[in-house]
Order: sequence, then C-alpha cells, then structure tokens
Amino acid sequence: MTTEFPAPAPGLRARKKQRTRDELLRAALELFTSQGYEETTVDEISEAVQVSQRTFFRHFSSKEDAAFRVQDLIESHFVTTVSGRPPGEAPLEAMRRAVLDAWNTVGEAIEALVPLELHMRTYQLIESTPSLLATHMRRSADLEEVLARVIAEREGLDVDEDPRPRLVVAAFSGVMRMTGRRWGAGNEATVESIREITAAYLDRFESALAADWHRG
Amino acid sequence: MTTEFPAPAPGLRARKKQRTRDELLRAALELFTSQGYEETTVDEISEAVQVSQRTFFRHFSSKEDAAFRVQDLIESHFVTTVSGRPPGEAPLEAMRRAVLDAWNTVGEAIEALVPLELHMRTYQLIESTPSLLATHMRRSADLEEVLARVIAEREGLDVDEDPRPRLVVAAFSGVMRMTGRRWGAGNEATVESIREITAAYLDRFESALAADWHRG
DNA sequence: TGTACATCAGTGAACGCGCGTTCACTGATGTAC
DNA sequence: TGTACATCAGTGAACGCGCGTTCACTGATGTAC
Repeated sequence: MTTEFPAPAPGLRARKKQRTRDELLRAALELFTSQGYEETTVDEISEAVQVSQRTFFRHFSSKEDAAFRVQDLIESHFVTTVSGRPPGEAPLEAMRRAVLDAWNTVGEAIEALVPLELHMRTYQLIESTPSLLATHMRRSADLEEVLARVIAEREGLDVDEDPRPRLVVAAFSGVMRMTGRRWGAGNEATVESIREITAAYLDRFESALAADWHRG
Repeated sequence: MTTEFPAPAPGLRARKKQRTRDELLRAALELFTSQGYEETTVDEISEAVQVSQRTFFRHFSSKEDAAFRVQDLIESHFVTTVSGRPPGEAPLEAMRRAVLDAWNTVGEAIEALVPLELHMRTYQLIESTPSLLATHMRRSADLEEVLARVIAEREGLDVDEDPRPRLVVAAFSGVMRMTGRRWGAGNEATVESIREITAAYLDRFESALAADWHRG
C-alpha cells in the first residue's frame, strides 16, 4: 500500500476510464454467467458496452482476467485478514478464523465492483467451467505460497528451512478448495451458504485426520 | 478391468497403430521438454514422426492429452494401490503408505510408455508451465473425488453423508500437490528425490497441524 | 491357397474460430504559462 | 481567462496464429468362404 492521504481526487478522465472498466467487468460477468464463459466472445462483451474490442484489452489483459478480477480482491482481503490475526493463535486456528471472518466482511468490498449476487454466480461458473476451474486452482497454488510466507513470519520461521508453514497451508487450502467445490455443486449461490459449508467442514477437519473413525 | 486371459494377441494392424501412438507420444514429450510446451505445435510433433497432423488427433484428443497420457497411468496406479491397502489401516495411513509404495512400483509401468527419465522431465515441465499446471490441478481435483469414494468404501461410509472422506483426501492431496511443487522447483528430476520429499513432508504433516509449534 | 469384400489407420488439403496484437489515428481532458 | 501543447483513453481495421475439425480418399490388413 503506497496510497497517500488524502487520496488524490481522480480527474474527469480517470473517472471516465474507471467507468468504462466497471461497465466492461459487469457486462463480462453478466454474459459469462448467463450464456457460459466459452460461449462468450470478447467482441460480444465490448459490443455490450459500445466500445471497441481494443478497449477491452486495454483494461483486461485477457478474457480470463475479467473472470478473476473479483477473486483478486477477495484473495488479497483474505491474506490481509490472516496477517491481522493475533500472534497467539496457532496457524491452523488463525486461518480458520480468518476465512470465516473474511466471508463476513468481504461482501462490502465486492459490491464496490459488482453486485454481490453476480459475483456469487460467477464463482459458481468458475467451479463448473473446466478451463476456469483449472486456472482457479493454479491461482490458489500461488496464494498458498503467499500464505505460507505469512504464517512463517507470524511464527518467526524461514519458509525454506521449516516445512511446516507450507504443510499446514497446503492442508488448509486443500480443505478450502473442497468446500468451494461442494458449494459450487449445490445450488445455493449465497455467501451465507458458503460460509456455512466452510464452518461445517473446518469443524470436522481434525476429526477426519484422526486414526480411528469408528470410535468417539 | 474386463481383459480376458489369455489376452487376444493384437494383429499386425493393431501393433502398427500402437507403434504410431508410442512414437507420437515420445516425440511430443521430447519436443515439449526440450523447447517448451507452448512453443511446440502439433504440426511439429506429427512431422517428427512423419505422419499427418490428422493422425495425431486420431490418437490424442488434444495437445494436452499427450502431455498427460503418462499421468493417467500413474494416477490409476495410485488409486489401485490405495484400494489394495489392508482395511485395518486408518485412511491417512493407507494413503501415506500407498503413495510411497506407488512411487516404488510405478516406474516399470511408465517405462512401457516412455523412458522414465523423459517422464520425470515432463512432470517438471508440467509444474513449471502455467497452463499445464492449471490442468494438472484440475485433474487432481477429479482424482480427489475418486479417492474420497475409495476411502469412504473402505470405511463403509457414504461420501455424501459423512464429510470426513472428502476432508482427509483434500488435506492429503493438498500436501501431495505441495510436494510435487517443491520437487518441481528443485532440479533433481528423479523418482528417488520425489519419493524422498514426499516421505519427509508426510512425516512432518501431523506435527504441522499441531496447535503449538514451539513446544516439543 | 485363393478370391472377394470389409475394416480401418492414415492422408492431405482446406477451413472456422476467437484470442490477443499491431498500427497509425482522433479527440477529449489536463497542464503550463 | 485564454492560448499552446502534452497526455492518454478510445478507435477501427487488419492481421497472425495454432488448435481442432471436416471431407472424400487410399491402401494395407483382416476375414469369410
């Protein structure tokens, strides 16, 4: 964050630019979710906003970039939340609380970009479109590396010396991806339902790793 | 497996077909690993085997299909190995032993398709090529679903009723993907080294989930 | 063993497609004086 | 307040590219009798 206070008021030109970007993003997500990602061409998106295809690529480096713009926001929100957990918490506990917390607070930030409901439908689309799911998972691998470093720092460890930060993050992320997938397989496209599934899965996580499932 | 004994001896035509397929696969992997996946066109692969592009697509549904052909084999080998673990073992333990076991025995099966060393280089390529890594991870999500069902069956559970099979598989797979990534980041492209990393990470897995890292 | 027919791997050339890039440009907005 | 110049979002048209598909075909291999 190198932002200054007070933030420089954006001029008319900058606001126009932002408006075009917002309109493109929204049109893209509307088209993706209503007719499918592969079925939507960049030309269609541009046309919906009355702008040239060239302009689309000025704002988004690729068609996928548009599909993941909101995810970018959510992921950095989550990382920030984890960083902010009190240092006394164990790594797993800190991540658990951070993810539940993040789902409570991220809605507002999303709304600044697109309607929350549109994003939730987009997330479902990502989970059900092979090429988007693939990219989503690769991105989550990148996120894991960031998280591992955050956890290592909290614990005062070197991420390349001690495997535990990466390990706990890998296991946690595995469970998070699973909740995303299970949520996407259902048809309750709401923040509440994904938060619910997340909480339920995290509650049973430790017991799932126990040696004996048929006792206790 | 619906194969019959004795397996029907393939005729000359079938053997020729198989040979073309083998040559295409090998040429593809050689080209991918030596000059990069994106940098290799299907035309180049076909040309290397003196065959028309049309013939390539008769054997492989896509360029990616060729890149993952050996992975298909390895994954089904692993699933089989998990299925074969004694029912007394706890889920996590069964998967842990299966994966280490699988790395010991899968080499021979791979050699039937391509030289082992070529496959290991291909695996490193997958880990370091964004589009291939993305597909690799999506595939591993599919594998997780299969594994969860295997584990559920071992324990006599319904995978849609009890979240634990999917949870333990998600955590385990998360760790496996992490080992693959760490292995790919190094430069020891051997089965021994990946088996070593896998063993080391699995050994520290439970301690990484512990509440307090700074005691014991 | 020979003949007639069926199968099917491989041919070769052409094509559709949409992503992302390139180019020289226009005109509104911003800034310096 | 006005003039001159700089910036930069957006234009529009054209293109390169390689994947994967389509077509009607050839000729070797397999099979029936």
